[in-house]
Amino acid sequence: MLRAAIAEFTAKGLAGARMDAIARAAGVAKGLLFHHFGSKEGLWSAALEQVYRMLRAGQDEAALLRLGPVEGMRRLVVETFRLFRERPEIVALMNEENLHRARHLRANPEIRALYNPLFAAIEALLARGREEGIFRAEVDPVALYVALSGLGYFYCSNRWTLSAAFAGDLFEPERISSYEDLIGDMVVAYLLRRPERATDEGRGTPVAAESRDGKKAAGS
Amino acid sequence: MLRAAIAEFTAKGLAGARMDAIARAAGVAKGLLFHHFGSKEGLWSAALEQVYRMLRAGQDEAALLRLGPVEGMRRLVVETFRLFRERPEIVALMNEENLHRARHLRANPEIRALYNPLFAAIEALLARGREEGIFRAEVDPVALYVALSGLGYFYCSNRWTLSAAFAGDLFEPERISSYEDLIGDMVVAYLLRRPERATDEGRGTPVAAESRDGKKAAGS
DNA sequence: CGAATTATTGACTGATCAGTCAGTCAGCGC
DNA sequence: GCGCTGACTGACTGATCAGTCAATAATTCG
Repeated sequence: MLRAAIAEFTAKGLAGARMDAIARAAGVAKGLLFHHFGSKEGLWSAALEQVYRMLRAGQDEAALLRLGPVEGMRRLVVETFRLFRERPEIVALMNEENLHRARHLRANPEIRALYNPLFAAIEALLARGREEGIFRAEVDPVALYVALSGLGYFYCSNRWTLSAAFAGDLFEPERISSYEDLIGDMVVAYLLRRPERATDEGRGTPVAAESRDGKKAAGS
Repeated sequence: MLRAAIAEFTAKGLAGARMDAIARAAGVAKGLLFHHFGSKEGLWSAALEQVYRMLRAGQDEAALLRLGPVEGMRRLVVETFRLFRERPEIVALMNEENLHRARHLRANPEIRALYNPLFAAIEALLARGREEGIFRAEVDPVALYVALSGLGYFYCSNRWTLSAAFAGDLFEPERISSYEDLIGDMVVAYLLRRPERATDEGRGTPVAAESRDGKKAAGS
């Protein structure tokens, strides 16, 4: 029943989904859906919660901690990407929920707590990398998680428009694996402390180089 | 008329939007919408095309080329982020179009060509960085663009669920500006050639370090 | 001007769909 | 067996909504 709802919501969105279709797919009478979930929105909230649990269940923070900071972070990046790829319902329902400004999610206080162990693991990895002197100081774990998720999320959520705009299928295996390397490298490269900061100052480009407003001169 | 449609589609999605509401907001009779656009889907396609043009109009590739490779790429990252922030209709319509597997976008061959000048600029920046010996070799411009877009896109498209899950508003000015720095740094750090590749091999973590399958031992 | 074409309207329709309801059925304690 | 509770059904309804159409106003052009 919930499974059928998630499938229908994934394919059609909240407004596009039909209660009759969900009932038919689940092999029950439509009245039963209302009996259990009260309304279409009630069913949506239940489906959404299920999907969030699925997301968090797919992120194994204990495994991360068994790796070093560099490989642990890289693993988090590619595993998050894999999760979005293999569970399109996560991406689809999150997108739709954002259309509704997270109205249903905000009504569910349990979901926030789901993230605590993940952030504990991220902070631990960051702290370890810093102690070892290889990571830059002052990384905001929330912003880092948003960035790292976005790298995988966008690739999956915009699979179709990107494939249409750039020709070719983004989900060809080789393309996926080289993107996996790219985003892993990108996050790691950001985290690693670098000897000194490169920038464009006094560069050889023929055209005038108004070097942006001094920001970002010094790195960590 | 198109403006009213874009606003309604942004707020409600394709299935959730009401033709009556669009007509009312535009100050015309509903019949006129059908006269001009044929159907709801026709109106959607027109709105989508408009939004894509808006996206590309917001990316000033000429300005990029006037900067050096490092500052040019950083600028592209933060400008793309800014675009998604200030034009929520771009994010909303793209999301919805992906729900429909880009059916309407694929029917419009003009849109693909819109991207050519942007990719030319990206390739030029990458080539210049490579010539100067500061960028890594072999960067796929499409994958790089996907990654760099994703960093900004996710922050905006998932604004509400992220804010609900992590508490606090992601759109506070200071948060935005520090995220801007983060993603700019991240892309630049990825592109810059680094002296030698850091990894976790033979590290000091007490727990067993099965160092993943040899991949990513050497960098560029 | 006048004819043809195009823009625009408001009232209408047929289909669809969330939600209801009266009632059946299965299990369970007694 | 009996009374009760909760799962479950199928037929129904009222509202909503995409799309239609006949008629009118505006515009173009000979």
